[in-house]
Amino acid sequence: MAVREGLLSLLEDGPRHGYQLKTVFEQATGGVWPLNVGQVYTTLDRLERDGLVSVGGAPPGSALAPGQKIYAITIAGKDELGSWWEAVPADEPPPRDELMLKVLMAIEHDRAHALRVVTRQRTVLLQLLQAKRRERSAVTDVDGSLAARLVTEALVVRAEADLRWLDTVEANLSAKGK
Amino acid sequence: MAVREGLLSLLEDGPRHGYQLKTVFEQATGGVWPLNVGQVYTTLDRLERDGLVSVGGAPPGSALAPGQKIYAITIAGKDELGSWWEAVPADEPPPRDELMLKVLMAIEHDRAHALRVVTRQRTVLLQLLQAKRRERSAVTDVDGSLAARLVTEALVVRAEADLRWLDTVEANLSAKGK
DNA sequence: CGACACATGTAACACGTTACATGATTTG
DNA sequence: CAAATCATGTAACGTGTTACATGTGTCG
Repeated sequence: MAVREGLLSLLEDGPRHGYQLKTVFEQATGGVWPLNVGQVYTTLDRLERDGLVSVGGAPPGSALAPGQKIYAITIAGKDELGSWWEAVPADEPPPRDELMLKVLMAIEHDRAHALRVVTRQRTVLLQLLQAKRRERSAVTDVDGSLAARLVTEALVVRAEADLRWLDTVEANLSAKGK
Repeated sequence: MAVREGLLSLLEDGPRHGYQLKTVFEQATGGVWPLNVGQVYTTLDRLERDGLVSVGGAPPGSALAPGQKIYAITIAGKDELGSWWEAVPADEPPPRDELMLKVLMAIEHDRAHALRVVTRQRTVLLQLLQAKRRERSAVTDVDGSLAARLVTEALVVRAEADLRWLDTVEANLSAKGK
């Protein structure tokens, strides 16, 4: 439920056709989230099926229209969007995060193994973080869209959080482990 | 690709049957990640299809066996697991995160709207964070498994990161926005 | 003309998830 | 005995994702 709501929210600005949505979506996400056009159409089909968007043929006052369709958001769609803006990702059950799962499974397997996994993850994550930091400082406010900068920033902050968590895990393993 | 590798890694400790895996999985994740039994079987089917586990009939020296099957990890399975332990979640393209997407879409829509969304998200996230913190301090080292504690800790750290990011977003919106 | 962007769509598959059906075994 | 737990499985559906087929319009 991400692409779905994403497209829906783009349609709130006005009717669009499929290809346009792909373009706008990629712009809005700073070019870091490529979106396969095919997925746009399948998602739009599902949105139509659910009554959240309506499809129109050729645009009213337009001369150019090969087989073009125009999608517009419906009342029901706007309602659903409204809920989406309000909603906060539920944390019960907690999101299945790959790093978390990996560490937990490693612990279940054997503490020594877990320590190796944690160390390894931390090393690579740290490298990634430093790369992202360089990327961040390289992109001055001028070039690079606001979106691109925010995404980079988010990744940096997330990576920092993961590193901090890995430290906690290691502390727990070392303390209780002996 | 989370349940899949999770089950595989549980099988590294020795052959198990489906129901057992459900139980162990839930224990290993501190009881916070419920796993529908049905999914265990479908996932095991897929693992078998891919040659990562092999299925045996009744356990060799066991008298009890109604229709029980025993699943064991194969060489190929161990190889894949090895890669999994080493692997670090790719960040290109960056993971499609709901919060990120929501904020980016809000920005594309209209900056004032984006500010409202950010504020709203921060408020609720902060409440969640505080609840988690209380939960964390309530669970002393005695009760609550290591796994459960680590999950709570992870959620706290993640929430803090998200809040920090939301602050950055707001700063950017306020600055450039006028 | 040829390449490229625009534009639409289908088919196939992946994983995750839930609901449901079925039966054996254990335990109060 | 009745209820809970153990145990296996199927059917159906949801989203995400890729690969492929098809055609138009534009620009060098």
